[in-house]
Amino acid sequence: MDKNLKKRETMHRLCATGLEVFHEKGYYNTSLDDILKELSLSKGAFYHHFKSKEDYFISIIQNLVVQKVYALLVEPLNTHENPLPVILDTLEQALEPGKQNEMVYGFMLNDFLTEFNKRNAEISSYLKDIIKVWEVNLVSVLKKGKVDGHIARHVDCEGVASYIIASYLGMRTLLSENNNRQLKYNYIQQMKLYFNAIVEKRVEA
Amino acid sequence: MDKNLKKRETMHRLCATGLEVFHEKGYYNTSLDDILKELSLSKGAFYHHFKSKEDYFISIIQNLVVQKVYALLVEPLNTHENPLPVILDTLEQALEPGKQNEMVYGFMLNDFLTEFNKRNAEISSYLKDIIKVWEVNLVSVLKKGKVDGHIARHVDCEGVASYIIASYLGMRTLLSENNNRQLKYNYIQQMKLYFNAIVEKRVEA
DNA sequence: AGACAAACCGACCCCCCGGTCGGTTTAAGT
DNA sequence: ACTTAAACCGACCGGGGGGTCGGTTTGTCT
Repeated sequence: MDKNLKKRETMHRLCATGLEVFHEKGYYNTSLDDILKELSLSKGAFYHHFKSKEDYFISIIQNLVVQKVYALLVEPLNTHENPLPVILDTLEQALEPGKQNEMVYGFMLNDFLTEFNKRNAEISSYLKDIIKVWEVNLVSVLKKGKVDGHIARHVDCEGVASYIIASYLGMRTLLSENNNRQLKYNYIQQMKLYFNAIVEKRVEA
Repeated sequence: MDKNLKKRETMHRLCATGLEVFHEKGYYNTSLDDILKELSLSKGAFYHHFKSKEDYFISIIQNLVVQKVYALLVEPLNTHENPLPVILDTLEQALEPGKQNEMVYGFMLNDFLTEFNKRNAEISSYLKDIIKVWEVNLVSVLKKGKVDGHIARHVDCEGVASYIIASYLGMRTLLSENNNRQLKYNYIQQMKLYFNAIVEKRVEA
């Protein structure tokens, strides 16, 4: 097989499995051997591709986590419809438990954020960046919604965006404790109530 | 000094400092020596009082964390007023950064929940119990609010309660990344908007 | 075919950390 | 004063995990 391809494939396998295991058991609670055993790879192979466990995890964040957050939570926002239902959809999608064995990558942000907070500043900052991107995109789509007459003019878009993020992260904590469809349904319902409080009312008057 | 008193004092010092350090650095990332050094105590002293690190942490939860959550988030709910502003107050209090060196115990639930989730079932269950107590009390006070005509009849109290908890936990993640008064203020404002959507409107009509 | 380097192997190092244990200090009871 | 046990000490053990390194295999280029 092509050497270059081989390298990329191995690195990709390492990252994909690493993300799964880190998310499952936590970064500090996962040893490299845990991951290596699962892939039948050796320490030597690992350190040939990555210079440290930390470097490895940063790769995972930048290659996989960023990508998944974009796909699940950012790109779907780019429509020209009323943003509120669209946001609701992305949240619902991102809280959906994985179909069969597929992982739910949107789920993991909260876990990693809390695990690295105050313990590894560098990794924390990469994670914060992801949240920031999400936030910025939420704000921009909310502001457009205001211009388009879907959202009331008095609404503080930054406030709404961080509130959405907070409720999502927190719901993720609750759901991972107790993966409960009822809980998720309730969350979406309450989110709808909240959104009702910020829509532009003049249309229906 | 009285032997019995000495024992209680040492155990209390261990628990108090342990809570601080565990919260600061995380349970798995804190060694017993970290705590012992801070108190100038020995391994022997520690294992005279606790049978393991896990047992120790459970003591901390049951003595200190439970107590603080009660004091901050549960007991203040027992008034006869409109529950919504009262809940808002407790949330605001619980998000308040510590005055001087005093710790903010309400802050730590989210961190511990995520750290132990799927990694230590026993400790997880103790933490979940605390959340459950909070939830039950929220539901009960919301239902009373319905009876007293402060909350609209169509409202799903369980849904509201878990939504409040989720948003609180998530906001805690965001705040610990970036302790920002503006963020906290925004959260309270959005919470008010949300509460407006569930109040009983007939009074003002 | 031979050379060369990338990919990989796995034994090993070393430190950290939870837990142990025999010994010492301290205080209460008689 | 003597005994007894609780409180405490700190050296030590053993396993785990991040990281190293000399060596082996595998693919590529000439």
